[in-house]
Amino acid sequence: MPVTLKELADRVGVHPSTISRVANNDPSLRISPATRTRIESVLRETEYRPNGAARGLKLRQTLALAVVIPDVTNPLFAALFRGVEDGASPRGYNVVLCNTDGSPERQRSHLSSLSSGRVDGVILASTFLRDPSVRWLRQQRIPHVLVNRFSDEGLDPFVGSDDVMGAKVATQHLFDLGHRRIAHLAGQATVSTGVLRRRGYLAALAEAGIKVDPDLIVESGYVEDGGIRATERLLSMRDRPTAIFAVNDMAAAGAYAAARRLGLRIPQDLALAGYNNIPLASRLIPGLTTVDVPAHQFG
Amino acid sequence: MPVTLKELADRVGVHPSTISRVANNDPSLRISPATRTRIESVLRETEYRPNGAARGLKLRQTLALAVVIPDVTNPLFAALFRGVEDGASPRGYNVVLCNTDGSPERQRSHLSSLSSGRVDGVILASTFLRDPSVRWLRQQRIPHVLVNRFSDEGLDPFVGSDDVMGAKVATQHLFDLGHRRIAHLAGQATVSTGVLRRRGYLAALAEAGIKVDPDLIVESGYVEDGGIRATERLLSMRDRPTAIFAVNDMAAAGAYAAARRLGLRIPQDLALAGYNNIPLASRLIPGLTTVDVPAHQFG
DNA sequence: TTGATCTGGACAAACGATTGCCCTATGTTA
DNA sequence: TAACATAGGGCAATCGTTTGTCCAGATCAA
Repeated sequence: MPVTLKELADRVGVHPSTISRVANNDPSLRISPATRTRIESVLRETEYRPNGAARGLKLRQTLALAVVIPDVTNPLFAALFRGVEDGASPRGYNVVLCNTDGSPERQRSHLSSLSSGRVDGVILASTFLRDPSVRWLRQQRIPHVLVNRFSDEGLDPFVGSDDVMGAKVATQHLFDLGHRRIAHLAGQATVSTGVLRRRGYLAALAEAGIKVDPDLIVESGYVEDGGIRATERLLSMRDRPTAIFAVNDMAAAGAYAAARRLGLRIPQDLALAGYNNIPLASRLIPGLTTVDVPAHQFG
Repeated sequence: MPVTLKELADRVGVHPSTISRVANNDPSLRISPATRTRIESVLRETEYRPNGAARGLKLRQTLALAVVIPDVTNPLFAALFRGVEDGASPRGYNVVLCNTDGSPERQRSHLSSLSSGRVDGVILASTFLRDPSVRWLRQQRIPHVLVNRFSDEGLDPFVGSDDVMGAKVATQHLFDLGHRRIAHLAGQATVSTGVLRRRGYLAALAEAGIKVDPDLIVESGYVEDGGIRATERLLSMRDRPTAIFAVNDMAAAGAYAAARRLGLRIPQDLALAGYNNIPLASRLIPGLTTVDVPAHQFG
């Protein structure tokens, strides 16, 4: 049980409010140097910290932020979180981390548990296109910023990369390497990055004058497992692709695993490009590298 | 601005306390079915959530936990965090994540910021041997449990693996593969896993009748970078080792990178063993796999 | 000597939710 | 019909901080 203002006040022989003012360095406080010194020393001695709940109640701010992501286990999001925390900690903020596993359900439940004024703001990276949760955030007037993926374009603060451009460059890179049958491990059509990166992929093909083969676009989602399954399908075709552009590095890693399992060499037999430049990628592939720049924009 | 009890009370025409009792399902409340129904419907309609700060103030519990780790970016700790969150969320707890980067300084500062009753308990995985922070937690009577690493043996609840045994088995494995010059990328002597795994390594050598060569034990710490540097040193020796047991998988990954850079093949030219079985490991090595069992023990 | 001004703090009202205790109408029983 | 019980909620204190306002004594000018 930490010390309270009142206890300190009794100890020093002044009113709690006086202690509070000294602790908060209230400029409107006129106080004798002697008293101030005594209070300060007791403050240090007891390592007084104002009770967070009481402070939050009075000040209506919790000094806490929430980061909502699909999964910390994905290095991209781990890095994103680090960025946020590195920005928040020095400012005295704590960061609550919530994993949704891509489930709107879990996202809902996290947000609702956060909504009781438990955090001052939410950083959301797990959103869908036209996501009710995001509407709800707006409507509750809970400060929020979308990262990486957005929901209803333009309606919320958003930070992320240019997915169309990134995907286009990646695909072009494969083209420049001489590939003509380039497949795409796609993200869900309900997620902005999925739609946008697919668009980039298509744009690159169009620009290169390659006719799109719908069979070469397989939805893998953003996880390794999906990448494996999708790649297995692609590689079992008669006219298999020679290169794959994956919607993200996790899917690319899956592609890598699936290809290896079939005895293919990377990149000789199958070229791979990913997205996000997570550390793992450097061990695998000439993977496209788009580093997200999250972190230090919110303060 | 979320609704408050008082607002609801005005709306329904009863006293705030009555709303509170209905919301909390207070069994001591006797109320007419009609009133109860009205209250419940307003409760649902407004999606009322009791203010966390006020509730925390009165009830002295925040429904929040903190997890303090060196770095989420390390898959081991990311997994550990997931374990905690998966256990905590369903019980209505939020989890605050703090990264220390192995700095006692940052750890101190995180803990102190958490100490103002911001969390109900702390899960600490970044501790040192005889860590002042841990003493402080004890002394402040803040509920805590140490994970993976411990501090003062036996004084705190601890969950982790048998590091000595794990390291011994890993080293023996290398021995069984025919290796006789087995090096060790060691953790700091200030960290329990460092000391214990080194002890396991030594025990395995002793049992195998191999004389210890102090030059083969190099401190790498727990990060890839340290692993790289340490391995470079090992491999530049005249009588270089043929196998390396690394204190964790990150260091092992560093060893892998360093060895590849020198044109060595793994495991033909250099055998590697790591510790923790992070996903990355499966791509690299016959790495020892000790999965931590954190997560679901704290509730 | 009398106001007027300062000094150095004290007071008390919030902030929302929780909870032990109390109060007022109706029945009920003797 | 008086004493009592029960149903249905209301009251108010409390948690620990913050802050606008107020006040008593000392000092100072006139």
